[in-house]
Amino acid sequence: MIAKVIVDVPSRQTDRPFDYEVPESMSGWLEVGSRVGVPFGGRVLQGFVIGIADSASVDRTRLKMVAELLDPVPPLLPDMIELSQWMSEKYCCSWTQALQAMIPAALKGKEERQIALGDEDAADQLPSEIAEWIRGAGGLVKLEALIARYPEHLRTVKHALRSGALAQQSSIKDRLSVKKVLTVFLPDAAPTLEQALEQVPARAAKQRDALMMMYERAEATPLQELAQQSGASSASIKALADKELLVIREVERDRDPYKDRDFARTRPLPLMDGQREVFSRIIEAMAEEQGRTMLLHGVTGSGKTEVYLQSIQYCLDQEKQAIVLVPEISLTPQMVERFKGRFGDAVAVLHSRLSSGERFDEWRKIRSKKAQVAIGARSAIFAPFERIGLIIIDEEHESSYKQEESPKYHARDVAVRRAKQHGAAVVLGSATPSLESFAAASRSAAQAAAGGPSALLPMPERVGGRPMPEVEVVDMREELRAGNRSMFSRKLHSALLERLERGEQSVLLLNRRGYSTFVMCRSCGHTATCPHCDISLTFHQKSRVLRCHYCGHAEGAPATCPSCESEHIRYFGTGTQRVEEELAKLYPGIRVIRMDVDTTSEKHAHERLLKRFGDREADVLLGTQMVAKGLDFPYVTLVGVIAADTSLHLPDFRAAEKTFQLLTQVAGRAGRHELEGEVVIQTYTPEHYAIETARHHDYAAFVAEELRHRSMMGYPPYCRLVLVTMSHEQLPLLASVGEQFAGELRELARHEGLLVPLTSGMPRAVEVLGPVASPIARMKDRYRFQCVIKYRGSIDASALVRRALRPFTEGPQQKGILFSVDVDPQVIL
DNA sequence: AGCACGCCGACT
DNA sequence: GTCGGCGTGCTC
Repeated sequence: MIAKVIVDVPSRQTDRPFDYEVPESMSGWLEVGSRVGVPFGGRVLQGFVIGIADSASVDRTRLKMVAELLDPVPPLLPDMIELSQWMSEKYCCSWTQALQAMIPAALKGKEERQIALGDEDAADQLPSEIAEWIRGAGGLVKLEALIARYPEHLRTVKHALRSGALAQQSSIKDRLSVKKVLTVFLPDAAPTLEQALEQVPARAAKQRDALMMMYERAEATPLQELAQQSGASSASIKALADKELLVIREVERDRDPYKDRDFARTRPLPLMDGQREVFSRIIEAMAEEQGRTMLLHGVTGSGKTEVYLQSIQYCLDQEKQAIVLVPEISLTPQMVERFKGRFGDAVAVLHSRLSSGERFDEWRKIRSKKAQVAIGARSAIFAPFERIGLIIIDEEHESSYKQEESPKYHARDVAVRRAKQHGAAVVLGSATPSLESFAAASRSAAQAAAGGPSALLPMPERVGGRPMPEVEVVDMREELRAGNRSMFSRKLHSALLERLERGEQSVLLLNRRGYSTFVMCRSCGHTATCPHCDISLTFHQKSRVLRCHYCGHAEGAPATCPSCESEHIRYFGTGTQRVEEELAKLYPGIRVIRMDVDTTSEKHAHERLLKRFGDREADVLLGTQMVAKGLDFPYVTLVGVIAADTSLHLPDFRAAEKTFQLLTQVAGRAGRHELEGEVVIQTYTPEHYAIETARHHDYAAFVAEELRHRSMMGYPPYCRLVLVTMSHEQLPLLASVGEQFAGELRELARHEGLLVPLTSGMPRAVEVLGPVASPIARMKDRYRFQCVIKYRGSIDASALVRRALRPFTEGPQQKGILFSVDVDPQVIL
């Protein structure tokens, strides 16, 4: 039996299967999807079995044996192997990177080398202290430990390894520790309580208490818990174990982070007409099993979640599993509660704030079929279910569904692909769908006119018929003209005052995209920049340090300008800090909760702050984008946007879309309950269509206008993009390689008859832009150039890029040039 | 990615 | 003469 293995080396040269002989002892266990340890070029590496064959593709004598099988159950399912191959092709990443992205980080094994003394006489070659130390440690030590202890003998040790005086054996060790808990049991043949108590001294009251509690419970109890609840020390419980009245054993424990919480079970709510229509269409799609994708366009507060819940229930009734993706930031306890409340323990929650061990436990609940619903951020799309019936992507327009590191996948696209494999239905939900999804759904809606099913599911009404909140746009230029130089317009100011008087709450959003915390000399205009990157340094108030976001460079904040020695150096704190200060000045005694990267960096800080706001411990919730998402507080009746246009004029083709989405989302936070809501948007460009349409809650009008712009400029959804970034320390070399690469691309495209401007209206066309210097032209002392490839959707641009890269990544030429490929990038600037 | 193999300068 | 520099090239 031959195993085809992808080894864990993320280089292009090794990015293909290698054959290994499977030892007899593993043959019953090793499967496609197994994780193994294999000898590879003089060391042992982790690898994934992606196929099993009878014969090898190389000479049998060259084959090595699989060294170890790392898990009792394969962590990957066969469909995921196929999916990973598709990912590696589509996103131009190595196969092993794609595979690795699918399993919890805890399962990333690393080689651990152990050293033992070799044959007797050879050991004499070693310094005696080393030999003795190894013997003292039980004969087996870690190589790293040996070197750390005797760095002066590094050479001797290397020698000894070669000569055989030291023997080496490697194996793969996971980074994971399954948490073990000391647990107390009653013995198998337990005496009655009375009999047992006879054996406990009368004056050992604590022991008696603990023993009685155990008999009362009659079930295994963690030692800590028993000690705490009975008031006995762990020593007295151990004393009971010594008398064999109790048994203490180590037990693997699932670290269920939601274990101590009770989730009140909820029942399905009656659906409104609009909801029912959408629900039945989702069910149809599930029954069809064609892997259909639908766009659920529902205004904020239209009751999407209830539709999700009932669709999932239907899915479970069919004995299929469901995946729910939500943006990281909306995965709040509130959100989890709604799902746990309906489906209880069948829900596994995958959340980046969990420790890697906790994440692994939740993942195991899925793999072992204890959970049928997975809810989580981006990577939950890889939940190892065997029969997926439904994939829901909530807030599908969110850019956090795109992974920014390799593999640079988009969860939405992976979902569509995975759904095709399983015949599952995909529901993309949003109040402000991305233009890509909207265009795709409209295309199929056009087909629907010809009799097919439509992929566009509209839910234009709010639950309970509540009106959309009134939105007022304030022109800040007018304010300035009227002599108001504060960051609050008169309108927002009076609205805030009103809320304070009425004891209602307000949410203030500071659009921080395009805002930054930088340092500038007001005398000469000097800004502090990173010596290794072309980027401004960020000022950190707490530590009074200037730091680079990209390379981590840090320096002390100067008191005078390093350029002109003026003392008029100004530290621009985070925008939210400034707003907070201003609020305190204007409204003495106001209680503000500030939510930004500074205040939410701690674990669970985000949830804690929201809970405090929900408990009405503050009058104002002030924050960046994160306050726009999914919050639902009954006493919030005012939403204010301090500066709507900071994100509008970024040189990014999605700037208008992002702004519209943000304004619409945040406006939806007001007046979700009995109290009526009011929204105040401050801007310097009230006439801009993104603001104008957001004000009227008019998605259709926004899309029409935005599509016109995109079409004119040749941007998605009228084409797709690939961004290729190259970097090197030497600018001239980089520039020349950039030209060569772009030339190679154009050559390949021309050869296929594709090199046609997109504006020409040809259905199949490719356009290569650049190379030009990247927006951040230097990072970590490396210069950066980029090419943008625009192409029509029917073309396999990834394949084109991979072919164009070949001369640069294979063979001995131009080493040191790093290429990074981003397919469907979120920002190209 | 590592690690081995391999061909040239500064040390015991 | 050897140790070790890191330049190519392979890893089932």
